[in-house]
Amino acid sequence: MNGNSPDFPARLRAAGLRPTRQRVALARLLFESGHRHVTAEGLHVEVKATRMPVSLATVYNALNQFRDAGLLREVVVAPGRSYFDTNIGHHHHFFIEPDGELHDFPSDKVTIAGLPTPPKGTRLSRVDVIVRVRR
Amino acid sequence: MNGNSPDFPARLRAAGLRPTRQRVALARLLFESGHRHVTAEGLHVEVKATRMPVSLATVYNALNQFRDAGLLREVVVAPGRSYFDTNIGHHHHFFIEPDGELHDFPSDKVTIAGLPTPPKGTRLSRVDVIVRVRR
DNA sequence: GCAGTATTTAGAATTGTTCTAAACTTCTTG
DNA sequence: CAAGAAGTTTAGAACAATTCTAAATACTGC
Repeated sequence: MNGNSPDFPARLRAAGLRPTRQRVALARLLFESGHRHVTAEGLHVEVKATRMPVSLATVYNALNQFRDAGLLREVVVAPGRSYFDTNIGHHHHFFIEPDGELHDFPSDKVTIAGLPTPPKGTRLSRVDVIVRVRR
Repeated sequence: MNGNSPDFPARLRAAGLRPTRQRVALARLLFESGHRHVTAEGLHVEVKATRMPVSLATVYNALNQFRDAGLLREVVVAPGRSYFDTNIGHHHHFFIEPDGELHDFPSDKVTIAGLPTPPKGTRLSRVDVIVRVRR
């Protein structure tokens, strides 16, 4: 469906991570169905409901490792809370202010012109566009 | 220089805030010289070096009130740390990843085309563009 | 299977921020 | 300009999100 093999142990190994039971359980929750935005707390609640519960520390570890391995992208939209996005393709975000909901939109149609060149001695890493909306 | 009156008590009153000694001291640090990006901790260190030190709680209170009053803008770039920007005009940000430095750039020249329309029932609040760069 | 290394865990520690209740300013109004 | 009312400040406790610690456990290659 999403072009990713459902063989999570293999996917983890390919990313340089040992396919432990906990990491496989988390990967399943994250990547099995379409794209998702999760917080550590939220994912921990989900995985606790599973036959294979995982400690909160491990959820944090796994999210950070998945991000470092390029399997996830971290999105910072609100102070004091990190979202992890399973969509690692080019795209931007809607952030619905009052309730903290986050939605992707593709960057295909979006063009940004006139950006200044990066300060001397730095090179571009990524351009984040966050469209904040209110009800 | 920046078009703002240096009469901080009056400016605070105009924003609906009592010009207490502490708020005036903070306003002076924030608005007296050009635009700045500060964190609560950083501003607290600065004001402690003053003849009129202010508690950390008051720094947090003041930053939140100044933001609510439209004197400051909060910028969310990194998890677990809030920056406040004294530049409230239209502009975007460079974020230098390793060291957490933040720089403004004007939005005059920047054009963003092809943004999708906000989800039904919401209206646009603001578009943040963060250009992340690495050394 | 066995060693050897990586990972998990519960709980403590850390960090950034907000809350609390008492003391102190500022404002209003006479 | 005194007095009361209302808003602020403060130190310290409380809180929330995240990271660390050290001991127990699971994966891996041989």
